[in-house]
Amino acid sequence: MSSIKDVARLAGVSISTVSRVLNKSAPVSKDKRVRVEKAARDLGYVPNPAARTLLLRETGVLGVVVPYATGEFFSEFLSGVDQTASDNGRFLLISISHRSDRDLHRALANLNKRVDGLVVWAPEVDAADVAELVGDELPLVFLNSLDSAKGNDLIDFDNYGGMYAVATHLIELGHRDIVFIKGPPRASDAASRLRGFRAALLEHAIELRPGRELQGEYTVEAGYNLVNTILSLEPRPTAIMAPNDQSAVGVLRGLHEAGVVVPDEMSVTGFDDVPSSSFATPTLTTAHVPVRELGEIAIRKLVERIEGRDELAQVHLSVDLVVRNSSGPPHRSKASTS
Amino acid sequence: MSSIKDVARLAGVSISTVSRVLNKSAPVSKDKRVRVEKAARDLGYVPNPAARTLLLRETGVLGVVVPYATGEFFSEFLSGVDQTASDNGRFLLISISHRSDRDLHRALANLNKRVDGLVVWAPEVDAADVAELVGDELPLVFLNSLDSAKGNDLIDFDNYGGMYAVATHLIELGHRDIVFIKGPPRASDAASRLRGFRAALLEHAIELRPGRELQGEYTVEAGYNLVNTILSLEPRPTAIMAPNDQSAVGVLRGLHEAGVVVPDEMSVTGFDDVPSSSFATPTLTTAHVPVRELGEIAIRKLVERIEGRDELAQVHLSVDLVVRNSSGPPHRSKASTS
DNA sequence: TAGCTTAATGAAAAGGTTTTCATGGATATA
DNA sequence: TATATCCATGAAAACCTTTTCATTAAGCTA
Repeated sequence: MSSIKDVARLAGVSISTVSRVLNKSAPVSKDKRVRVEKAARDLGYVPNPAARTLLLRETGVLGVVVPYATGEFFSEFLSGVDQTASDNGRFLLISISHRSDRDLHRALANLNKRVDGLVVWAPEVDAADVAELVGDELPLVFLNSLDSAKGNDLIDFDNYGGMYAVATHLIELGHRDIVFIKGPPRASDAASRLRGFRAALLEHAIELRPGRELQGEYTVEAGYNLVNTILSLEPRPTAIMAPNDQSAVGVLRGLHEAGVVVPDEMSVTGFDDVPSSSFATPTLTTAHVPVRELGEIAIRKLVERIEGRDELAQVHLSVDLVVRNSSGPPHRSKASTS
Repeated sequence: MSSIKDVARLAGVSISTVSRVLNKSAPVSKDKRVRVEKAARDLGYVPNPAARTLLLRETGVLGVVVPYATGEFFSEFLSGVDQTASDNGRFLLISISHRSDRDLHRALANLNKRVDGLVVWAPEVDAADVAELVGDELPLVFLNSLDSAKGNDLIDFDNYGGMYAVATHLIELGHRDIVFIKGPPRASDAASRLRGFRAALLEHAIELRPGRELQGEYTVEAGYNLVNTILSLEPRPTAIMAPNDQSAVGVLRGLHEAGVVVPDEMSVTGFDDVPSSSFATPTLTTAHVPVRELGEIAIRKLVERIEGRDELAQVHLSVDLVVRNSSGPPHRSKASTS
């Protein structure tokens, strides 16, 4: 593999001159310039990133830490992240599933000197912990964490407002007995969504019957498995709010198998608005979470920080209700009896 | 940020000794060893990867090039890749969407010295091109490319056999007029799937009517948009084979809206067996592609190559038929009229 | 106790790049 | 023509680590 020395020898100049030509960092006489350019081309010379990094303390790599990679939701995010990173000429070091805090800690410690900055999406971990672990030279952008570690950007969705809007939609349709499936216990976004639901109920002076808040997860299976429990509630609720689209799809499937017609006998809502939710049967009423944009903005912010164009900010992305066919008014004849 | 020098000074030894202790590369007297360990811990010392790389020519990073990141299919793959990489103590440099060959080429050229090896999934690109571009010091593992570049591993799915099995399944159910939706024109996996379909027809001496092979894509929209075209074919076909699950979901949606009952009036099949396809309405008959395993095996192979445990191989992963509710015998009463 | 082997340790080089500093030549000014 | 200024260029240092080589001290044998 050729080094800058080889280029210098071939072009008959010093390595300093080669560096100056290739980086356009200082004027070089025309004849030497063309000789260097030709030599570099002929040798297929590419600067050694390790050497540059060692000297410049700059890797050209952005680190991204995400909690899971499964499903459409995160793949949309990664897609936005990748696009923006490559637009900015940066590479992406991605660190996905961390089965334990220790996992995450070790990953962060090692990431530290391999990247110029870090996007951290770790809903179950303290932002302050991460910031401390990583040292404060490294620019950080936190995504959807409750507390922003001081001196770093925080970008999040309005999970609260989104779920509030979904609940309000159901209430305005006439629903008074709604089941809410909760997301992962420790996830901060799940907590916000739950608060949004409760706030809407409070707002409309609706009392929550017992057993209407069920522990779930962000998976299809979780939604599917809860259907029987829900259908055996007395009196039978008229609507089910799932914590995300995936679990809503599970609920739809379970209801379908139980012969419960959506939305006539039961309304169902999701959250996220992943692409396929507009192709569910029936199409899913949900809240649109701009997750692709989140990826784009996160990287853009991070690059700004790295390049010193500092404009520390907290960005809140709005989450909008999307009404489709899985929600409708409660159907007296069946729903309130049983 | 602390360097090995700081550790050496704090422990009162030379940097050589520090290196020996930290890498356990040579015996060091007990008292110095504990002093070094304590100093390193107190300073939170982490070796600078750039310096190590420069000297050792080893980055600890694996590169992964994939064509898209959208949808469950690739997220399953990435999940397997990530898991295995982190089990092996390696980091992951992921390079996703390449809008053009030039994009890909530039990415590969720059990836070269940043990684110890590369997993390349580029169904539309010549393996030989990639191999040449990247230089032959770098271990490569090709995924689902037609030709394996010499001296490198190739792992692929039996796309041919999988689609052959799906077609045979439909034929055995009694279908004689099947529509096949083709995947992206240049994708080699799509080509194999098409060949599998044709082979099954040939095998059973079934002649393909005109207009039964339609150009599609791997997206929900593509499947959805083709439904009207298919329904207006004369005579109306009795089954639709989509090139992947996503497009099959689109087809299902379109048929549902057109009031065509699946599988009574029309059978529909997918390919991939992504997790959600067992939750479609109706549940989808498809072929199970072990994409998560592909990710795991690819990384394992690559690590073996890097560590010199060379066992060059071509691995074929089998693709098995999964029969669910979207396929059934053709229903004479409706299907063969109109 | 002298001479030898062994073990532990430090000094120094190497890896590839960028940039500062110094030097040489050329050009412009007086 | 001599002097001052400027520009192009090369040498060398620095970034941080691992490892070879040489040195010193210690332990052992005769």
